[in-house]
Amino acid sequence: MSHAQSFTCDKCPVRNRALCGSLSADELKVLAKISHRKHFDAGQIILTDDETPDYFANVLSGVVKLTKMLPDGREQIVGLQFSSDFLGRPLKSRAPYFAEAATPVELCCFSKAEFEKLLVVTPSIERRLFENTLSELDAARDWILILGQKTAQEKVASFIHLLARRAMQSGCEHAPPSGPREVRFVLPLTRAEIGDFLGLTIETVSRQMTRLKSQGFIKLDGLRTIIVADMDRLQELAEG
Amino acid sequence: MSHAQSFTCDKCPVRNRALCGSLSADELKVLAKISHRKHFDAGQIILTDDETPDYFANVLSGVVKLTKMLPDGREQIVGLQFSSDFLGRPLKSRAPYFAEAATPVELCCFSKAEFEKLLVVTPSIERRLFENTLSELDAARDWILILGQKTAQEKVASFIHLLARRAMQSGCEHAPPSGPREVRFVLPLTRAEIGDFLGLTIETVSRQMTRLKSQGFIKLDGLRTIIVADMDRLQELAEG
DNA sequence: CGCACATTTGATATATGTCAATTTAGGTGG
DNA sequence: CCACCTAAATTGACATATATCAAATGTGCG
Repeated sequence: MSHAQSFTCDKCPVRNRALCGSLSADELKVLAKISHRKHFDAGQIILTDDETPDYFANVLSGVVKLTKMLPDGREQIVGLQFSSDFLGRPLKSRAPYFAEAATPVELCCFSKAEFEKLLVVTPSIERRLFENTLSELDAARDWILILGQKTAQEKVASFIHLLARRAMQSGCEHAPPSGPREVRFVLPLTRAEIGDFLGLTIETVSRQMTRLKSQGFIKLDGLRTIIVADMDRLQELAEG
Repeated sequence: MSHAQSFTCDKCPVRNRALCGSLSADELKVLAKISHRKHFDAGQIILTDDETPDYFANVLSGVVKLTKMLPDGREQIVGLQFSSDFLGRPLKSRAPYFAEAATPVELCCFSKAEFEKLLVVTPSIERRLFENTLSELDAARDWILILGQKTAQEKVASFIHLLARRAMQSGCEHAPPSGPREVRFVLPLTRAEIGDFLGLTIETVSRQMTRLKSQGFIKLDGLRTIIVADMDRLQELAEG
């Protein structure tokens, strides 16, 4: 059984990009032994801000949104975790936010206690987690700039650009480094969630999408699939 | 001379709160040997986003603002570093923002190369830096909530509450844990900078300050000194 | 095929931004 | 020590981007 698990790691879809990537074969075996998969449907709460989770996890597939709420119900998304991202907080017991599945989500979970044992003997994991955290901090600061200074159109353009960039990386690893090609991806969030992410209302998000479409920055295929014609042009728009 | 430096650490104003606090006497001696002080006047740039700094630092006194700019000049403060906070990024070469002295600033600097040597043999420092970074990430996410969802009045109230809380901690360590007492502190930022922090204009910040004053949430002594009568009441206002 | 829900579109309201004029504060030199 | 001078802050009148409220349309699922 433990062999089967280990085998699973070998063909894990996020093996290279996730923090397991910095583990030796032996360490991986330990981790595989304490790991198990968990599924969440879209909309399910993965963890709340008032309970201490007993596991950490890697996102295998799907998108997890981290949210905060004000007493009167206003909600803000403060982070998005995609496949290969790490979920949970080492060194701290509980997180000051909710984690909710924005799409169907598949997690690779390992018990907190066991993982912390592994941390002690494997500094490279802690190092990797530290690097992750620094990147998240950078991303958070980019969003602070977006929320504080950008117009609605720039916000929506920034958001689409972000997802398109992500889609490019994880989609076409073996694609030829060709010139400006179309980038096509499926929005993991509803308009309402995009609004919660950008500090805008549903209606404003919708209007800005329409505007981006009519200005030729994007095309839509159904409600959720977006095609970006020219990433550079979109980026220029997004950055004022 | 190195003895003098070591002696300086003993009476360092931020000794307990800064990351040096987790060092042994021996380790401290090493750090003291490679550290030196540096002064910046208000408004001086401490480091830019296009140069790799050759030192890390602790803030001894004053306030450092971390800022980002859009091509057309719009500016956003993405972080504030107060006394005892760490300045610089381990593991990454350059920061994606500017650091600027918001007030006169006194730094305790240590060369990057030497510090990284120390890191290798002293895991507790890296651990401490990691914890710092997690706290900064939490703070950044709180700001994302503020910027995305709060009204101008709530934003200004949140900002004042933040600074008042900070003033309480660092000011009255030996104060009796009395009931609701006035909190008095000096604003380290101009109205323009507060605007850059909150994603508001100078005028809106000013109007909201006036409003908070007339509603009895705060009193002003001169332009920069603020007295908060009731922290709890202010917090309620700040949190919607 | 039809239903429920998400999204778009429209009309209007409002919070915050913009532009302009005073007022105030606090440092400097007489 | 006082009066001036400059920069910061306040205040006012008006403009506008985005929110709000309401209806109509579209989409994808059962």
